[in-house]
Amino acid sequence: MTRKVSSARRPAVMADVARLAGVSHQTVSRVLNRHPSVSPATRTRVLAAIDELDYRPNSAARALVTKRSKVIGVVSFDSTLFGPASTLYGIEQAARRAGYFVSVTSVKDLDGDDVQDALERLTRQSVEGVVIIAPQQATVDALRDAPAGLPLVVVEGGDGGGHPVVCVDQAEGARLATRHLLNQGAPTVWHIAGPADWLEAQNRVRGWRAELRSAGAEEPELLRGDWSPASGYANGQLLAERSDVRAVFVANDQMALGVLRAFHERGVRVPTDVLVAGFDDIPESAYFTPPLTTVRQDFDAVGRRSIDLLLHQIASTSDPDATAVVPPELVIRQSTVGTPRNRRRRTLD
Amino acid sequence: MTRKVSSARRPAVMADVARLAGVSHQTVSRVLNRHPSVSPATRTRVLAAIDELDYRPNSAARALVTKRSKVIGVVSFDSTLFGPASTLYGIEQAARRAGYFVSVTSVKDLDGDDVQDALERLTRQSVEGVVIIAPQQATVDALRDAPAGLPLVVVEGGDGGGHPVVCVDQAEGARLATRHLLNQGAPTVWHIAGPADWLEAQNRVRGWRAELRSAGAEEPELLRGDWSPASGYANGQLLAERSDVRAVFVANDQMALGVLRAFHERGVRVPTDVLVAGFDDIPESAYFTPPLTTVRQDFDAVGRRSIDLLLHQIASTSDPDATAVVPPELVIRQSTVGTPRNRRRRTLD
DNA sequence: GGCCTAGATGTGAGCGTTAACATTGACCAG
DNA sequence: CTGGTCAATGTTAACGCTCACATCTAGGCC
Repeated sequence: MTRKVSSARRPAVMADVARLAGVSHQTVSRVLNRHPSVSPATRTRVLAAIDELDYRPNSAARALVTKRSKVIGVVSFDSTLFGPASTLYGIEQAARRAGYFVSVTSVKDLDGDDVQDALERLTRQSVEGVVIIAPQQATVDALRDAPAGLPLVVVEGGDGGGHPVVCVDQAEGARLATRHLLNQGAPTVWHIAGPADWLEAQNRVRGWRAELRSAGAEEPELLRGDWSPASGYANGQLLAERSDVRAVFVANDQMALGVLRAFHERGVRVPTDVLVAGFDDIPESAYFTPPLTTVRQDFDAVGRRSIDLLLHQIASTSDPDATAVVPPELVIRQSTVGTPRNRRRRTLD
Repeated sequence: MTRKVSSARRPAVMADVARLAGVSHQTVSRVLNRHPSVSPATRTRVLAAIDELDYRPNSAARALVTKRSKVIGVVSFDSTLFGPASTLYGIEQAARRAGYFVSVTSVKDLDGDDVQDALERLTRQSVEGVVIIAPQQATVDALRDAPAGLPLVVVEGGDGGGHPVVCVDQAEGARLATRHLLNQGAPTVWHIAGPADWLEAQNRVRGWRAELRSAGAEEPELLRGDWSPASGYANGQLLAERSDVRAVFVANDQMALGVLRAFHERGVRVPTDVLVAGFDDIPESAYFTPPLTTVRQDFDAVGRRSIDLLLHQIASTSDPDATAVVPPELVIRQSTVGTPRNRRRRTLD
């Protein structure tokens, strides 16, 4: 393990190693690529030379000749949000295990041009494939004219626009939450949805509707937010006014936080007066006032499955049009314990 | 703009473009690299051919000959946290503007081996430089035997171990928060610090101490957390027991959330009984109960400055040993408005 | 009109690796 | 003992690009 403090000399190349080990450069290459027919003695000698010279294979040269860059691209958007950030993390872990590097590029706008541009950039970089986090329909649409022949996997992307999709079963998560609220004794469940153009928001609405219907519960007016605590707060203020609200299923934890705050300010007690459930299980949720019941998404699994599908696609040119669905999990906390009692001041009866 | 639907043929190379445009490959290269001495007519013809063939330069071939990969590496850790995620985002934006790609790799463990391994991997990938988010001293130490000659910028890395550093002025942020609490009338300020091995935690403690000293306030016992809401909660419970606590400066917003929750449960009112300030300004902070006064860090600027420093280092081999300090900003919200009144039950007077 | 200059273009040689195809022995069966 | 097989190694030719240099115009000037 003698690591020469790299002198000011140019980095060693394969030929240098070959010379030092007294073999041909091809033999060095064989050692590097674990080719079977290299004698143990030679292998040892080569490895020693590699170590001695602190040799590192040149990835560009290798990529040039093999036409495999060992890089996959990830197109994300505002990766500051918990979901995308976690997914990116999962993807990176899985890619590394498979011996791939990850080149990220974030887009500001999820529709059209930015996405096209990102794909174009990654293609130029010769990525072997791309995972795109496409939570809006517009993003998926932009994929229709993606560079042909580029292996592509879409995360949370509806029908995927003809590409394999990996997603958490949003509708199922919504059903879990809604059912839980109904089971706690709520006559019906209100829903504060995410933006209409978000696929996740759409599917959560679907699941909520389906569960209400199959429980024979009346469907209240749908409320809309934009994922932000602010919008949850605004909608929470509206709900606080209504004495007939006993349970609210909020499309994400951040909005739920706003709702909790609005309720708190208006003196609406959670869970005594109203039950509240969220979606995502961000790290903070367990410490909201009260701790929030929510639906956990296994982003790690999403990342893993994405890479699985992508590598499969890279290996066999066939496009399996596969879809991987990751099941969600309901996490029950204090915000939904107990049956919601009547509100202190009922204005409508 | 005729984009040939890439037939099943192999992708076009420079020679194909040259042939179609009736020029030499070198002229195509000149057009691509904006070399001045190409006649407008030729340039047009070449561009048309490029478009016609849907030609994309092969980055590996280019990298092989120029020895410049146009890729920079980023070593992050648990990039799910708000700070690292935001910094990564800022870095990516800035890198893209400079025409660079970003290859991320997250490490689980911030000390030693994992970091070494990450740097090794990135080096093998021939990145031109690396930005490492190194919030612990151990991470910085691991940098001492980083591959020599690899341009490196350390984010939040103390002295940087001999490398340029970009950081937010943590101590100043802590002073701002502490001073604000004192100005609101608190006799002194308690502090719940982050883990002792985190540089940011250390510097926030320093700033807090310095400000207390210069205000002549007595320094209370230091409390320790681990950044999690849980640890904030635990420390909050301790503080709730003490009637002499009037103001708490918590080292991050997540712990502050736990503190708020503990206070709420014990009937300690914020800000009526105790003032609470956090650090980070995560998106949720404005919607805590009550909205949290906190110190905002401009992660975008951190990302930008990192890339600046890194590119500078790549360009001129000289290591400027520069340090970029990004100023923090105090964001005042309800959790610290008004003078903390006496606690309901004062035991000590 | 010849010569010099500079702009516009072409030619050839690598960059460092892997793939494909030799080549060399050693060993074994007939 | 001779031909064949196979393991271990070497040789040569790409891969697709840029760099350094060569070449060829067309002007400008004495």
